[in-house]
Amino acid sequence: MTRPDFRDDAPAPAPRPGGLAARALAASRPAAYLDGLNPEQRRAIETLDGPVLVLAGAGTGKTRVLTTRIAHIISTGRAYPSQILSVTFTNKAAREMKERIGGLLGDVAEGMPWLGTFHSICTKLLRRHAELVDLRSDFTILDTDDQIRLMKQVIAAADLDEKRWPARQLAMLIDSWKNRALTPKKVSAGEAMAFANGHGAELYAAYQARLKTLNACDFGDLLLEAIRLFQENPEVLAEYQKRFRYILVDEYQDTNVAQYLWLRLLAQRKGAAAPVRPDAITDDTGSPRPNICCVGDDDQSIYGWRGAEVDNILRFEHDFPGAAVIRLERNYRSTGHILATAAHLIANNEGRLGKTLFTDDEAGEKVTVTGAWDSEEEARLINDEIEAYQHKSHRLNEIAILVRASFQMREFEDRFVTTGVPYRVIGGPRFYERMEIRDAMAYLRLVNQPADDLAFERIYNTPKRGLGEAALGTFHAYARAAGVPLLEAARQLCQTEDLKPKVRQTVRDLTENFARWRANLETMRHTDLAEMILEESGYTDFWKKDRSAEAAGRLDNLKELIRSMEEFENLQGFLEHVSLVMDAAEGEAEDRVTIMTLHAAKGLEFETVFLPGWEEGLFPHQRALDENGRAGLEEERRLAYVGITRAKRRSKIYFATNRRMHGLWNATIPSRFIDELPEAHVEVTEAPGAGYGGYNRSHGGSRFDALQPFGGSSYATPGWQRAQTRSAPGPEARGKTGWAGGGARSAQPRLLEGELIAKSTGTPARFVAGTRVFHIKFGNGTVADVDGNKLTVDFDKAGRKMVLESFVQGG
DNA sequence: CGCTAGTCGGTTTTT
DNA sequence: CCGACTAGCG
Repeated sequence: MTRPDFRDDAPAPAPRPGGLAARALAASRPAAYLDGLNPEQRRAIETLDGPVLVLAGAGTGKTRVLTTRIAHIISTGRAYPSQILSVTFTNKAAREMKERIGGLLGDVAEGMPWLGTFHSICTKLLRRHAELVDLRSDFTILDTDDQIRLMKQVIAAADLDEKRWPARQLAMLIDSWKNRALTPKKVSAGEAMAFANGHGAELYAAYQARLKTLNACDFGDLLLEAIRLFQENPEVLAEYQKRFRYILVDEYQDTNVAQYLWLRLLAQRKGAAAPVRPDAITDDTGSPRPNICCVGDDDQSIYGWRGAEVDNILRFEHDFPGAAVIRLERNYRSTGHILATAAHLIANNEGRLGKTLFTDDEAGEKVTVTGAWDSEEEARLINDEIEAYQHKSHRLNEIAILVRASFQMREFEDRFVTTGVPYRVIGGPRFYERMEIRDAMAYLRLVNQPADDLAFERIYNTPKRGLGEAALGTFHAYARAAGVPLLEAARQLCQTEDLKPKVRQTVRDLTENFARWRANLETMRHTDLAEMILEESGYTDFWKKDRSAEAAGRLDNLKELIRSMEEFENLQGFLEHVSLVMDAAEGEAEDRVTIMTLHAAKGLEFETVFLPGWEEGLFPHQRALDENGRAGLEEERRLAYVGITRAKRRSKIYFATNRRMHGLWNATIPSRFIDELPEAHVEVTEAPGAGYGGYNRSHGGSRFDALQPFGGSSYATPGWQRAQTRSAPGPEARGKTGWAGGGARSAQPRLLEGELIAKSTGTPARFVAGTRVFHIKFGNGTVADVDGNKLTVDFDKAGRKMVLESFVQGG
């Protein structure tokens, strides 16, 4: 959060980049780290000149390629560690890479100053050149909470109704603009309309101005300001273009527009790049082609909703002409049936670069599909299966339940609590996002940086000390008038008569506390100081007095916070770390089943993977379909692909016929993704439990007929249409129409499904302009316009509204 | 200013 | 059905 680190890229002491002789030697006797690589991996590592795109399918050794490539660059003397830019998305990935490079090369990896997340690398750049982007090098990095608080102020300052225009929404909007590298000026009028009747861009500009006054950046700014730094200061850009002889990017399919632009700036090589040092050994013949290597998998792009552009990876060859494209298709993780199933499923997506995973491993167990009567039975079946594995001495750490939405987790937790199966849930609020940790952090931030107004606002009345909106208003007014930060304003106000005596005393105590704590900053050990602050502020007492169930846990967390500070030399170091690395290492010591979302599971692997909740509406999620049409569906399908490919030996899919959602029970139908699985590699198992007699398995035809909860109908209704029908309100309507798929689907499922999917974003035949419709909330009306699944309807009572097609019934 | 009864909404998540 | 957030009172 604060002090810059200028010592980051001291040249690596060893090994000295090898001379020609050393390289010749390396060529004649391949280095040990190249042993055991397959030809494609080897090509991905040894193709060092020019742009390279490595399409690394699930389980094909992606991290190994990345880390070995770096080791190779270093040990062949092509670059010092400090001349390699290597970006990841998560701190976890960065950590893992550092460890593995260390394993390959020994302690040289210590000298990889430019291996990190996009955000941490941008932070480093900005701290160095802060003055060029109107910041001071000790600028603060805001978290989401601070962001919202600031946004609220901006909205209030613009005299807008906070109810009508929630700060959260503006924050999301600005975030999405920043993801696309849109500065306030570049936001189009149409986009700006999305908030406060066209004031969106103005508010955005006002927010940015506030950030500058606060000497602060939000996460999006780290990227954007770094881009601005480069664009406005070509000499700075040139310095880094020269420095970074090699660029590596992990998970390229997840990059957003801003990250792409940032990379492109750095990768530009205008004309011949002169050797950085006279003794540098390089193949660089003056070619302007950048040595950028992006590794990713378009089939695992599941973050479109937060700004990732699959297009970046699809367009790579166009962006970097002459790029080598290397496909890693040999899978080292899963057995044959699992891979074949995943491949068949993902083949339903269009617009992919195309890869087919294969393995030399055995076929193994087939992927299973199991139906349950309801979500409770689903949990019971999975629990029982896990207990059976437990008795066969399977390790619980090698078993995971991967859900689409976190509300599904609860059912499993409930079940495991009663049966005593140990489990762990990944996700939920992370350590540094917990309220008590954020509060404590705000105290520390304010001691470290008395001008941190957002930290002040967070804790001036936490714990409760009788200061409210009124007091804060006084602080603000004074601060603005005097041009001082809030804490200083509060201190000075104690000298005046502006505060009521009682309030004045409280404020005086508070400001004096901060002065005292700050005086101890240099002398005391930072952990002791932190303990003292939490004690003297009354914060720990506040939780000790709290009798609620979670109070004890919160106190534990505070202790843990102090403990984690020990690893840092001082408070500044700790705060900087926390603002960027929001995760805390978690213990994996005990043997437990893991429950997590599919998103969280990307990059992980387990022997056995349970995939519950494969039902239309839940997976694919209705909202993904409604809001993003076919693109949304394809992303859901990639998510399914990610899920199946997490398994080393067993992938087990489940669906329930009834699921409770927001309190009430809904009849559901199996996911279209189940229809898309290849028959030869999938085994449909019957629920051994009772209470699942709803399916008629007596007739021949598609095995999936047995999975249909309802009998035949006059027309074959494919998955997406069933989903549409399902959303129509009223169980009676459903009962009459029925959703049976019928055997037609299994004949040529993909083609059929493909056609119908294509139609799903087009105009549904159900409604045309002029049709009379009924909406459960707005009543009767006439369709005025149709746009995909969105209807503009003139309601008799409610007026003109945009509604989703699935929420109205034909009149 | 702080508590409590009502309303509203309810994928996915990193930095 | 549950939790997060707000209006309105003590």
